[in-house]
Amino acid sequence: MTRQLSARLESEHGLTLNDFDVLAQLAHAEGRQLRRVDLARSVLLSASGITRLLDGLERAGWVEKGICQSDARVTYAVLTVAGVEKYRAARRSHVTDVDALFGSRFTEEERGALSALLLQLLEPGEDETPACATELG
Amino acid sequence: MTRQLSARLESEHGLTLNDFDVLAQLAHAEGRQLRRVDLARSVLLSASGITRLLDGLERAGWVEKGICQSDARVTYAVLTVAGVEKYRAARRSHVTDVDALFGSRFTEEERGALSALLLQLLEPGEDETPACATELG
DNA sequence: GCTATATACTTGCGATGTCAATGATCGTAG
DNA sequence: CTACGATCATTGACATCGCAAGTATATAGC
Repeated sequence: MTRQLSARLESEHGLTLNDFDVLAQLAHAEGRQLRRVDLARSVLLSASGITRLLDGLERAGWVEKGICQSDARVTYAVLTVAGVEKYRAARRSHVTDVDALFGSRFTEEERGALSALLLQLLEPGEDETPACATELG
Repeated sequence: MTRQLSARLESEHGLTLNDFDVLAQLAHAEGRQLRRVDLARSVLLSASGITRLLDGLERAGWVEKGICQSDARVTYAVLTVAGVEKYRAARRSHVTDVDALFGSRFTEEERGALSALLLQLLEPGEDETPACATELG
């Protein structure tokens, strides 16, 4: 299903699933910008992965770099006007595709239950660190 | 979480998550062997992905090729004795790791509910083709 | 003020996945 | 029995991702 959604997004809008995810995160963020580290965490990519992904989005003109006044180490990823447009266009067809795959398989109630269960995976583990940073053993 | 489990399996046993998945499928298969196409489908990989993955397992001596009497096109992937041993060893620590990540987040009942919901994704879609082959739109 | 440690980001490299093209074999229709 | 389309497997070209290492900046301790 991931491959299908990815192929669709790719052929219709020239975006990978991760590209779209990043655009979505930025579109909903305060000031349409996010630190690259935070972005990496929220789309489950490594720091280097974000650098390369944003390279592409910057070349396309959908994202640009922004500096941070208080900390010269950080660079913001900022959604451009063109980026907002791109996101809106891609979002329309993408939610349709997701609905076609998930909507037909689950009732409204089941979707709610599944969502709640999966959300538990994002909660901090027993050692109080975020799930994606939890050490095993 | 995928990265964690993968890293663990890699460092402890020299296996990727897909390697382990293939070993598991073969270990539970009739005669410890499977056609490469079927194997590809069950671990959600492409045909070429399976070829390259099995190359590695064959070099390690855990899997070997088997011919098919009735159809010369197909090659079986057969688990060797060493492969069975490898699987048993890896399985022990892997289920422990999975338990550590999922067990602490869900109750017995929640695990059952989550499992049932996710299983629905594998069922045939409305057009009667398997989920992973369903065409969108 | 200076050194030590931590964090943000980038880059080189290796591993792994997909796609497209190819070769071999099978089933079947004429 | 031959030709054609479908299926199984492999290979090469290409893209993506993560880790490790390197650079720059920030923060804390002396």
